[in-house]
Amino acid sequence: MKFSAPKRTIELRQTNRQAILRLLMLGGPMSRLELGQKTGLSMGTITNVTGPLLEAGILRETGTEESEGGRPRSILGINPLYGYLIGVDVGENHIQLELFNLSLEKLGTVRRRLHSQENLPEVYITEIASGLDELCAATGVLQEKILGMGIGVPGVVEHDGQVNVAAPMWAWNSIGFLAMIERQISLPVYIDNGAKAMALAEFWFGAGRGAQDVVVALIGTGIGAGVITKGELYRGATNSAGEWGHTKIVLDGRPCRCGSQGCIEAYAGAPGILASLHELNGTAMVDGEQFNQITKLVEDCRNGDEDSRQALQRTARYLGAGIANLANLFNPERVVLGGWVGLMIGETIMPNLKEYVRQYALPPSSARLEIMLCQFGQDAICTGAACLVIEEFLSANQKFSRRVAG
Amino acid sequence: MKFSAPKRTIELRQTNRQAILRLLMLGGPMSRLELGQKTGLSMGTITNVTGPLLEAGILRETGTEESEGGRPRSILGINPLYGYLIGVDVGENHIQLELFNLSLEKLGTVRRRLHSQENLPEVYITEIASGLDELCAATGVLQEKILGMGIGVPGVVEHDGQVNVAAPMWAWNSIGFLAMIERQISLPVYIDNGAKAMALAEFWFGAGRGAQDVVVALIGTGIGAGVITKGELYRGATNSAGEWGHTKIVLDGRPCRCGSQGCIEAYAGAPGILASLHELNGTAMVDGEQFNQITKLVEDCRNGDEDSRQALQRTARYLGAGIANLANLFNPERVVLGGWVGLMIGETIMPNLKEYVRQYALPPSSARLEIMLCQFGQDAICTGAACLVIEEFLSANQKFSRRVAG
DNA sequence: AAACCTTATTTTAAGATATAAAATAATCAA
DNA sequence: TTGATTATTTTATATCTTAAAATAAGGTTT
Repeated sequence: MKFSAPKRTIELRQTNRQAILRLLMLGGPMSRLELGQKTGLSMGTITNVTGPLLEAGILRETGTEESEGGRPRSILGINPLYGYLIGVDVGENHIQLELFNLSLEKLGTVRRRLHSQENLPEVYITEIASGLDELCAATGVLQEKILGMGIGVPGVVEHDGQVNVAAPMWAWNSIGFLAMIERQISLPVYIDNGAKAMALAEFWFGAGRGAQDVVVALIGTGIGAGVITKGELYRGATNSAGEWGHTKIVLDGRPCRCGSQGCIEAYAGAPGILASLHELNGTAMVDGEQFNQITKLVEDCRNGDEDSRQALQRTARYLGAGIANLANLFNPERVVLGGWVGLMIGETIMPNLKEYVRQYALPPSSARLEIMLCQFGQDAICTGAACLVIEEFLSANQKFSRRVAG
Repeated sequence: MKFSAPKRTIELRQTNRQAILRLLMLGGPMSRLELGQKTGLSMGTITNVTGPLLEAGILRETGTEESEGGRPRSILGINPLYGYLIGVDVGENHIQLELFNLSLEKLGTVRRRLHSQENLPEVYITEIASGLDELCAATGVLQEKILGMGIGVPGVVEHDGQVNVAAPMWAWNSIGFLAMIERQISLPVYIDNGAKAMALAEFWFGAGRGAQDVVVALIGTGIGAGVITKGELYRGATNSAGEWGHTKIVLDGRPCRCGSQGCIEAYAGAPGILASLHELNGTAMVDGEQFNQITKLVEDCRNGDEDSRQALQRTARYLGAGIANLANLFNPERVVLGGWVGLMIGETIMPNLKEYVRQYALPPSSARLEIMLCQFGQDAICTGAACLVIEEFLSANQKFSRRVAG
């Protein structure tokens, strides 16, 4: 999406082509007339831009629409069959691949559990490669038709000359993951932090739709955030912006697995929530499936268990403070709560959460702030990863044969 | 600076004119050749763009430069006499006005103390209006030659339909300050938060120069921040982004004057620092001149007083945690420390501060992070306020007579 | 001093783009 | 079939940028 301001006439065409493609991608099929109104471009320009895109097969006419009495409007839309996208969600103990068409319809899924022993990059890469083959075989989509693969990883993806991945819990320390995977897979690969990918998905097609400034909070075992400003992902200097999980909300507070203390992750991540519960009921922490434990916690709360209720209320308070900090600093118009923990506890804690955010954030930042749950569930990161490919597709300046009039 | 991507050919010229003016404003006078190299534009375009600007008197030729053997290069620069700028710093108990020429050279200053009783907007507006007259009289600059007045205020300036100012300590609650002052002063007025103004000054002409992603931390009685990304001020949805002062670093910690608890302002603002000192030496807080008390604290520390040393060390730790949070979330390449407290304690705490930031921030965000002191002292906010006017001046699409060749 | 060399800047000519207005296309209704 | 109406394309024109040619402004050589 990066695109320096056009200076030459030829760059105008690229800008306008992007605007039109983006509009059709996000706003669905529409007539040339509507494209003209929404982009502010003249009808002649719409014709000139869409013509070559139709010829190239990127757009297609999907039908017609009643006009106000005269010639009916023909409807243009992205051609879903022009190409396909792969989105990969690399999690702490699973990987998931999904295949989408250009309309971002999901055509297939492969999900595999991995164990924390297998945290070598090579293992992930092998699994991704074989998952890709499986996905193509199952759906009959040829690899040549795939425009690219996006990968969301649970770590910091540094853009710093080359692309490095830092994932402390795997002891990945600035690993050239992108370079490694490009040796195995003959597809354009784009890689980014999972929260950023998810933010993209929610912003384009989910709960963030229509807004321009959105923060997507990812609450799982770990915690992260993706920030969208002026309709674009906020990356910062080296793409490590939005690392909310290890910001301190209680200096000298609970120890965090990062080695520091008082991080929001230590309070509102899955282990943190369970820690709050065990503080309350006096029992010892149990190892094992966080997923089941959190599920049980929410269920117990619904059934009226006081300790569970309080554990969730505390979580709402910690999260409220953390989100208030985000609201003060980023001033979004909307905060979207996601991640598997977010999905699980979201509905239950939402009233409390909103109240705490109002209490902790400054009025100008919280007055109009909407807080809502994410719309993509398990697929959020895969979908977002596919969006990384779409971004590239939209901003790529493919060569188009010039339309010859007459 | 807001400028939607050019769509029509005529907008190309505006974009390129802006690029050239900005380059000359920030990078100083240079030859047409250099302008062409730095903007990537052809020499013909440089001629076409600069011609009308020279005719209009916005640019001027300031001399020549040795070429590499042939015709010498003539040097173009902003004409400082084309117009003047007023920057106003509205503080908690003073106002300061400065007059600049277009090269941002300071031509005059007026500073007045106000008392907290006089916190009605009308009082400020009257003082600003009379200060403006005084400044013009003292320097002999005609009001017609003033391009505009920028004002930095210690509160949230909401852009939400109209421009409102919220300054809790004055019980200003979304006051239409801009509309009020425009009735008194016949000059274009631009108003923004003081920290944002200061960030602009440091970014353009001070310690942030050359960087693209900078956070400027303003430490005074209160605390604020201005965030620059991709070379532009980060404003968020309603211009209240960067409200760092009341983000929580110690949930349930010290009470803050905002009514909440644990805000960084309660630890690292002037009263917070003094509170740390009194916690240490067991004496009671004294009302009165914070400025003198902080001065004494720093002096005592230099003279080896242990309580003072520890108070500053604690301050460095709180500030370090707060800046680490900013680094994790915004991932700037540089953090600039300013404000009167920042200036006063900055040098002393810097080594400690850097260490704490490294300790609390994630390595990808802190590894390349530079922390430095601001370069504008007392004048930072006035200078930044004047920059608000420059931004408007640069992006305004003045009509220029078309250059007629031959 | 005139001729020549070199580099900077301006002018010219060509190519690309956008828009407004005119022309054409596609539908419905009489 | 003819009109009426609205959508889309084509045409004509105005801008803009650039590359290349021309000119300007110095120094150096003869």
